[in-house]
Amino acid sequence: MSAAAHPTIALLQTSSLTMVVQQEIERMILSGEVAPGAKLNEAALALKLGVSRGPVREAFRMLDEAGLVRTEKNRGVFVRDVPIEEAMEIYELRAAMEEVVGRRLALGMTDPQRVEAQSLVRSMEEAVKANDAQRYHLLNLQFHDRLVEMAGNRKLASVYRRLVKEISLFRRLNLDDDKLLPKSAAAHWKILRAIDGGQPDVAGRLMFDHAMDSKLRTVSNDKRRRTAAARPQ
Amino acid sequence: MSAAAHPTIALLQTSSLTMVVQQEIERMILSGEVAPGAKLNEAALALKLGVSRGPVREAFRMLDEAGLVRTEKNRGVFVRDVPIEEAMEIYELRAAMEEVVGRRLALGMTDPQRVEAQSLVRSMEEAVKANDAQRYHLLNLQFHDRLVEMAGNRKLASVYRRLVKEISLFRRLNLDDDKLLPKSAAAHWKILRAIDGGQPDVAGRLMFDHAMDSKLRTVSNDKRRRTAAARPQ
DNA sequence: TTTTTGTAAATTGTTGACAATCCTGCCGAC
DNA sequence: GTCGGCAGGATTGTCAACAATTTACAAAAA
Repeated sequence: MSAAAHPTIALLQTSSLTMVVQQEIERMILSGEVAPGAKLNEAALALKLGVSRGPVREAFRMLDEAGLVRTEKNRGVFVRDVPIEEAMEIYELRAAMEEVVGRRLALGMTDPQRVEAQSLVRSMEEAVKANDAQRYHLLNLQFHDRLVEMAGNRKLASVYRRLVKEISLFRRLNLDDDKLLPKSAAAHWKILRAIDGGQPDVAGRLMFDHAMDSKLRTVSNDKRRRTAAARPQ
Repeated sequence: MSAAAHPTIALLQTSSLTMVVQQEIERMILSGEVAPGAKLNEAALALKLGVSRGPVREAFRMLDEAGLVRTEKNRGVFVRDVPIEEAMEIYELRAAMEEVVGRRLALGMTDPQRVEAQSLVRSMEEAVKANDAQRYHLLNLQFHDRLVEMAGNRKLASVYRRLVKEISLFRRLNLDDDKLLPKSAAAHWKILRAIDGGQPDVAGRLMFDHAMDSKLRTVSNDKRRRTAAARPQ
């Protein structure tokens, strides 16, 4: 009753309708298929997914607790639109967590981990050369996610991932102006060098600063966008 | 439609049966009324609370996402029994967060906040004098919770509170042997002094060390308990 | 005795229906 | 013309019943 007897059996054992619905709605939200602030209609979703309203409601409760949607009694659930103030808070918390990650990695990283991290940075350099912003963005997310995971604290990793998901709901983020490729390959190499050199404080500070950079980039993007919206022409 | 018009109205607006049920089950879990590992029966709970199974199931999904219960398909939901490895991870993550809190507070704490913190430490000293371990424990939780809140990052505070709730599900914690009063009043005063003195690094390190102390205490308690259980006499 | 197998009871998963609330558009009063 | 109220429809909150799965237990076989 333990090991994966058969893929189909394992699937049936773990996935209830609620779980599948939850994952599907989460995918829709994180992919931007439904925008922050948009209303999620229970009956419509149930119909679309071919289930009744019960599993949809249970999935809503999960997504609410995860911070991806917001529920208003008797009014419905809405994709959460993270305000700028909260986004800033998340950036700062994430930076603090990345600092911890840098410190811990500098105290001991295995060779395979080192190879993987370097390979990711190289892939990012290639994406920059190819001017592929989308690919760069995904690789960057993966790079940081892998580093966090390599730090060896699963609870830290799960909290970190939760924060990353939430921050992607900061509406003004994913629209168009992070299309410009930030050239942070240098920063990434510096971080890896500090980790390799066994310098916890340096690695931690570099990762903290690197994370705070993206906070600053986000806030200035937002400011620019606001002023642009203020005077249409 | 915004400010608290009337307490009763505000209550009716926010609380659906699901919310009330969720809070009640959470209370039962955190108070230890139901032990970690115990099974939560849908129908029985619904009957006890005077609702149908629907709201209970929705509350279960919330508590699952919050990490307070664990759901096994077709078998039911159980109060989560946090294993020692995960408890250690939570302690370390919490320590890192408290370090951040110490640093931020040292950069600027208001006078009322200072007064409140000092007053809490004094109350803890009184509880020690009165040999009131339960009261000391509550005050200690409150002291740290207030400091975290004073740091001014609400996301950090909410993550911190989530961790504190989870760690209370480490079964071997709340049984009997944290009855002995740790005399950490000195450490608390030192922390407040460093904060008052505007020494971010010192305050951060003190809070980190203080948090890691409770981790060490927990792990040694656990080890002692295990060996005691190994040979009954 | 031990193991296995089959059946009944208990429990969870899912659904559809009903009740309560909210939103929309219309109408009349001012 | 605007404001306030008043149906009617749409949507959410809650419930009870049905289906599927698991658990408990007893009988039969080894």
